[in-house]
Amino acid sequence: MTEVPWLDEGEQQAWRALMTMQDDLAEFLDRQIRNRDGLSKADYEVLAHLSEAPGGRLRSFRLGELLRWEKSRLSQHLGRMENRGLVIRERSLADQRGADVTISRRGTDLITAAAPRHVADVRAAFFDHLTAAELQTITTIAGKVKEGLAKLQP
Amino acid sequence: MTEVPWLDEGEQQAWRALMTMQDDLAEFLDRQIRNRDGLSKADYEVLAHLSEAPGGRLRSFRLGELLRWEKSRLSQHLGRMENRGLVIRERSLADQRGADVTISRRGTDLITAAAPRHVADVRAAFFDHLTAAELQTITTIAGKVKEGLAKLQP
DNA sequence: TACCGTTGGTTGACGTGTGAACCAGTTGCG
DNA sequence: CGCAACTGGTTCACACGTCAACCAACGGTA
Repeated sequence: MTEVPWLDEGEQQAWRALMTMQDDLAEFLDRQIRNRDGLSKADYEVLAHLSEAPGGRLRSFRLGELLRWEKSRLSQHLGRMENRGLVIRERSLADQRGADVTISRRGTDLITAAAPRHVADVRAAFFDHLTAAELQTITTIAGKVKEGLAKLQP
Repeated sequence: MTEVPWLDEGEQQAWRALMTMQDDLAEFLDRQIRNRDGLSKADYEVLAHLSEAPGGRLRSFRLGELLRWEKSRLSQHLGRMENRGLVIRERSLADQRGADVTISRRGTDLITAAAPRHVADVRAAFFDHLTAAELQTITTIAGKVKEGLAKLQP
């Protein structure tokens, strides 16, 4: 470990800082949603996508694309959310293989209450600390990294 | 959802970019370690800390501090790692409550092989795309966000 | 010295994520 | 038309994370 070519001082510092920022941020936001709104981050994202879709309804595989989730994960999670009355699943009429997922009244109420509070948290935890230039830099970096990763995994 | 005060265009773009960069990066690095070295990210981090400690040995609670893990998580994970022969646990002589965790020969071999490849991945996926100024900005932002979070949760 | 609060760790129950196997419906092609 | 390949989903087994309850050892104070 100690004898391998490692990152230099500045790189190591930046990497650690980024990783812990990421952890802390995710943990804070998850906990807020969970404790205040009774939703996991996963629940929140499912409901957010559904509530933005026309009629609060999406084909299951389309939802999976938007969330970038494995299909088994989506299936398991929707099953749990259905049991809790947050969404309704029914076989699609257009394609008998598929399923339509619809947000329930209860799901709508929950996401409606949770969303503005979540946005406020994101502001308080992140954007309030950033200058416009820093914001721009973040976007630039993220774009480059994402592009690079796409090339690394063909 | 659509009628609540939301983030502005630039903020939304930055936030999405940061979140997906984070997801992609984590997923790429995890998958590399898992497929190539047969270790989860959690395994890797435990072994990395142990291998850097004198004698490859740490008190369990100290390891927990370094990893910032809940104690139950640490206990469960060390149990699994012990079953796989990666670490050895024994009651501490100094304090009969505590446990000493020692990296095994097998654990040492694995982390020794995995570490340089992981560093190379981090470079390829992240640092190779960044200027010195961007690196500096990252560190600055992460510091400010971390500080802000500390104030938000007293 | 005896007791009580604290500390270090383990356990059990449960929610969550992944990969592989599987299944039914659909599509393409001879 | 008939059948193989593909698609959309589910299920199973397992790894992982969190919380709450628990337990034994330690440490300070009456």
